[in-house]
Amino acid sequence: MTNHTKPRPDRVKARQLEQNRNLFGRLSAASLASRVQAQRMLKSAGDLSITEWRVLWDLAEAGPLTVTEMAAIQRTDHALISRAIPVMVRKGYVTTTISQADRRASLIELTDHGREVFTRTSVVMSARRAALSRTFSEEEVNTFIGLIDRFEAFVEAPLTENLKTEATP
Amino acid sequence: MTNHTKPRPDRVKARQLEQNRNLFGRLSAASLASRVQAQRMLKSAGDLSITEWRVLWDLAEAGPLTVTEMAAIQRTDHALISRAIPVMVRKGYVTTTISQADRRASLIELTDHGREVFTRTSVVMSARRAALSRTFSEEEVNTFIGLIDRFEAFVEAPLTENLKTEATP
DNA sequence: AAAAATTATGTGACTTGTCACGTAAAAGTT
DNA sequence: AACTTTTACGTGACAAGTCACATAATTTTT
Repeated sequence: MTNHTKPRPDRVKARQLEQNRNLFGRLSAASLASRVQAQRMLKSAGDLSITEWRVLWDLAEAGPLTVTEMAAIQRTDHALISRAIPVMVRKGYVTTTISQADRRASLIELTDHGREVFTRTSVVMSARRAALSRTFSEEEVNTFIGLIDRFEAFVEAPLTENLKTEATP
Repeated sequence: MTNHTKPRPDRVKARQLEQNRNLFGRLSAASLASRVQAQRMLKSAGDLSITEWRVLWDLAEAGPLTVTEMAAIQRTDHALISRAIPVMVRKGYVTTTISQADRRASLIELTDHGREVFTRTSVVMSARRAALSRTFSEEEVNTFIGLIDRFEAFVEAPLTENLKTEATP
């Protein structure tokens, strides 16, 4: 069983080189590393979770908002936001009221305290975005976004559509 | 409080358009959608988790391997793999032995049954990769990987390095 | 040779996410 | 108007991930 055509280090290295070109794995790892960066930065500015930061940011930019609206803006699931809201209400960052326009909907709004927390935290988070802007040109961002759009279209297509040419060998 | 400069739908739409160009959010959403696609495909082929599939694939391609080697190949944390191994041993997919070369290390190896499960599952997973290859040219993949490399370098840089120009207004 | 530092792996606690479901409200259809 | 379908959100269960830590083994330093 220890009798292989390549010694271990070469097999492992070869496998790694191969996986370096696996877009699925690469995107996953990059995204998770990005999450860790965000968490560290949020930690350095206070104690907000990523979801809490996103809620504050959306409300500051476009509030008041419903859970569904924020989920759409953030491209996340409403369940995550629903879970964060009571915590943020207790911390005094936001208030929630029943929307008069649609009584199923909760309307979430920044408090003065929430606005302060947003302002303080946005120092480090906008610095993050500014630093990224110095890394990629406008054109490179456009290219990147375009590629991501197409990747997303691929992974979100119905299952059979992705395999359809398998039926045509 | 309902008195705003833009009506709600316009504010929400504007906020969404803005976030469409946020690389952090876009990568996260694309990666998570990719994960859902993988999970669905694995479900359609059997009942492997993503980590289990990755372990089988690595072992089939380059096994036997240690936990750390697989974590490096997959760009994931050893903890995830450590957790999956006992489950996979119980399911009969892999065996684990203490490495003679380093008695701290566990050497993980495919069983015949594991090889079968790999083979059956790889039908749908390689179809997935083939379908993605029809979506992006070789050159586009190179561009994509290059952009991801640079993004990863950015998010993995030490915190102060990313904010350094903040001290130079 | 002994001590100190580093490394491999397993484990627990926690975060971020998905999915399924339930309830109530709204929208659509008959 | 009554019925049916869809939608908003809250909640529970679970998956994939990170981090901290512990233990044992190995490597490096003294």
